[in-house]
Amino acid sequence: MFKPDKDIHDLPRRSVSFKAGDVVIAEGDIAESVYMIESGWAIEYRLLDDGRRQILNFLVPGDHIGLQAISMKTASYSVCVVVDSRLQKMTPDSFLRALKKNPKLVECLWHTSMKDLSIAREQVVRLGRMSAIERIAHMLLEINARLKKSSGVNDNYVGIKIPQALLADALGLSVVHVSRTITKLQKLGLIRTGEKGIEILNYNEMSRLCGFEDNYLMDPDIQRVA
Amino acid sequence: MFKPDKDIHDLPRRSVSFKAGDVVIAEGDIAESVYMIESGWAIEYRLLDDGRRQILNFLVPGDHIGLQAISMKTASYSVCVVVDSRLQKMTPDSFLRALKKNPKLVECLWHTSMKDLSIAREQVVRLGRMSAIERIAHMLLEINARLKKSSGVNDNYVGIKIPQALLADALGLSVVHVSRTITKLQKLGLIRTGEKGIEILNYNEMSRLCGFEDNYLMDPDIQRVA
DNA sequence: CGTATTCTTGACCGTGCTCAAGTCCCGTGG
DNA sequence: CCACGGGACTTGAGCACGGTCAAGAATACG
Repeated sequence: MFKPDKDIHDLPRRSVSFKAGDVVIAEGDIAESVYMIESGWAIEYRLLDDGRRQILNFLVPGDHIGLQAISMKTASYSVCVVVDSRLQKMTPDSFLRALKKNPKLVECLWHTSMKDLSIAREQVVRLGRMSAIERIAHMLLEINARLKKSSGVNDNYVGIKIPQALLADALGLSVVHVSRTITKLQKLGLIRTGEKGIEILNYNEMSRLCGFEDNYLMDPDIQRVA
Repeated sequence: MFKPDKDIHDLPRRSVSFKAGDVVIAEGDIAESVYMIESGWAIEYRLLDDGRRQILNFLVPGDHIGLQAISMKTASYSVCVVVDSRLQKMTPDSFLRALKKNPKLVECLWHTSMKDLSIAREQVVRLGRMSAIERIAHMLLEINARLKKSSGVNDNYVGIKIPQALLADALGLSVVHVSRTITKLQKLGLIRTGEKGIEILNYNEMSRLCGFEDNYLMDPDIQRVA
């Protein structure tokens, strides 16, 4: 089977370090480089005038940063790494040159964007029609699924330590309520929080609780267009 | 300037009629045709097991239906037309043939998808961090902006009659609360509801209320990659 | 060892939900 | 032409989910 990311991975790039909290792309920036996360993790977010923050997505190793900025004139949201991270940077020049030379690369980017779109839409469902406990369970299951794909390790463990303030801003909740709800999930025996992440103790019960199905994370059907 | 949709518009297609309420694509369907709305309008939505519905997006003339199904194996959401509508249908065969023959078309699709992604992300911000009145104001301004672009008519009028139940399911609110909030917007002198749509009486004040900026609806910067 | 950050817990409050009744409008059939 | 019925909207009353404020515990860090 055709490997979707193959062409993207052939691009010229170099590894760059970012410190926890560093902003990689800020809202309003004109398109700069495109990155791929090698290690660490990041968030995409938007800030409202009065300081409210909405996290749009968590980015884990293998995910791309700044793809949209290639297509739109300016970035409509910011991206920052949450922990010390290593990113693979593709310079805009080499990136655009490669795009022109290799039409298949554009196809690749399209598929990557489609997956992002699926993820964004699932986030809409979470925020619009799920209760607090469902939102948190669903989010944890999504991150677990995406980490599994990127690492290849098939456990029921969310191996990144996500501050509750970030979960709150991602899920449209207050920090206090996130704390209470996570406690509730623990008392239900569904998860266990630890030093380095969260363990999912009862995957089936957890999925049932929030109606989680991972098909929206499915790899694009490359063969259709390739 | 390069017209983004030019190539898409050159595809072979035929006009098809749908009656109000007809489902064009159902969740779980394997990719069928791709459509473009000629007249009328539609919604993209997901249903949860217990009947809750989340509307992901409103689709107006010029918007595409089923693009994502080309890339993913099955549709992860449904689309139905809300009023009697006319859609331009591209058969999957001719569509895929055209895709293979014309690499630029894929580029076009990518940009279209990027705009969808922008819209989905703005929907996330609405649901996650805006109050009921902000959500409604913001949604109305977005639809107004998109209708302006597709029709070319530059007025402050939302010329489609959106049932409040749909606004509720789009904005994560109850029908009752949508009713109350629209009443409030009218009492504030910001909008006026009518037979065939909603008039925006005070565009500036309305934008200020919800922090609406239309830059996320900006056309993709095609020249960058073309 | 002191300070800052994150998490927890309690008490109270408010936005928005639910339930319910009533109005308005329009299409349909008697 | 009017009676009926259904759908969309409105309005009121009470309630609940989740927010806010505040204080304290636990943890990390310089």
